[in-house]
Amino acid sequence: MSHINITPVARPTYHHGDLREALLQAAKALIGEAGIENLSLRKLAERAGVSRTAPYHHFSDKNDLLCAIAAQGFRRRHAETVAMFEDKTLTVRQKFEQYIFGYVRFAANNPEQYELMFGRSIWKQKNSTQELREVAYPCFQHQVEMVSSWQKSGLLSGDSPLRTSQVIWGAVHGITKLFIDGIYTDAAQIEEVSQRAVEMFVEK
Amino acid sequence: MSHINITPVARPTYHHGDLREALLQAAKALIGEAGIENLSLRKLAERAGVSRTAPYHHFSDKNDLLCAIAAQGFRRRHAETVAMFEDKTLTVRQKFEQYIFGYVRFAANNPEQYELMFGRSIWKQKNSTQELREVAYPCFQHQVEMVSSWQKSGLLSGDSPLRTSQVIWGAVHGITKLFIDGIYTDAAQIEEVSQRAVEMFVEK
DNA sequence: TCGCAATTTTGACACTGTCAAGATGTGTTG
DNA sequence: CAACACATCTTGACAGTGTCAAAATTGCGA
Repeated sequence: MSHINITPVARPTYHHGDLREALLQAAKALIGEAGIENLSLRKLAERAGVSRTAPYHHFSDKNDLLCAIAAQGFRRRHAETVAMFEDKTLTVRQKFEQYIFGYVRFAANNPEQYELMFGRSIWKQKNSTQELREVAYPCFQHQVEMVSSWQKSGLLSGDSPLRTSQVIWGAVHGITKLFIDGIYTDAAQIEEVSQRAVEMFVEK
Repeated sequence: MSHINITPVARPTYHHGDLREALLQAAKALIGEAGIENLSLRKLAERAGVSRTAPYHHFSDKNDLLCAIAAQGFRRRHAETVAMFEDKTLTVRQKFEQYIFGYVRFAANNPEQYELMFGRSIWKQKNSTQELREVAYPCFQHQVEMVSSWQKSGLLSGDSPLRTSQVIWGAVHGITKLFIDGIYTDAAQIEEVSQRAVEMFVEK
């Protein structure tokens, strides 16, 4: 008997049950449809079938909501990466390729969430929640560790894992953003550019 | 009897003279102080000492204003790059280094204008003005030409100038954005990362 | 059953972009 | 010089936004 309506979801009880999670899901759907800049808390509340200010009892403000979405993204991406890196059936070089392609693909499939995770909307204004920082930092750290291991195995050059990692991360981040932000207009090229990036970084 | 106020600049005549240019300057100042997302046309109008809707006689809407600022950035950057590339006192490798360092420095010195030029705010929503596209395209094109010449001279590997250029541009764009968007928090490292990028791309 | 705390709602405020209509200058033509 | 056309600027208005304060509603434990 519950949730039969279409646009605003019908809510049988006064208390929602798990409004927080419902808001997160609805928010992800809305930014997927119209982008972050077109997400309004009021439309979001309406979509969840709840009044304008209800979300404020689950998120201190709009920024808090956006940080929670970003945090979900970091958890998902981090799990993906760790699983790939520990896969014993892959060669060292395959892992590096998988890292590059997986990174770009993750961003291309979730462009709005990616913008929240690594974009100016949250970090530039120093608006990051503590929860977000705690889940993001291991993700950053893991990238340096992977690069360090690739250097030890001779796949990558140099001896400074941090600097090298910053360049490689910068490259995948930049390629990704130029595509998802609409500067590179032909999205079909993204795989070819990723391939070229692998070639240019790997030691011959 | 007319507009003797302080904060808004006093304007002796009813007609401003060159309100369009004054608005562009004031807008650049405002986004430099508080960021693009905190620029409002009303504050801008007040700063220029003019009523809320006056800007609409010089820009069709807010997006049009932002595109004009971005266009100025492209003209400035393009002139810089061309001058550097034609400088006969520089070696090939020095030119490549100057390109990387110049790019990153330009962005670091004008982060908000850079965001307008290459960020999602304008391009993602397909909001670019025709003027903007006309001034941006040669800028993109010139980067490919430079990479092509560096490949011919043996400084860079590979035979596809477009793909190689996309990777290199991606790298500088990504490094730049990770810094100016506040993910890399230690801005002092930006030169070291740029240096490492040069090393990793140049053929030994 | 009562009361308290969590949850949700209604009302309000300041701020935003932008449209329509009117006011005010400036330059041009008779 | 007068009158008109036009560019420019202003005032008024509207819908939409984030968020606070105060009131209402509900569920749970004593």
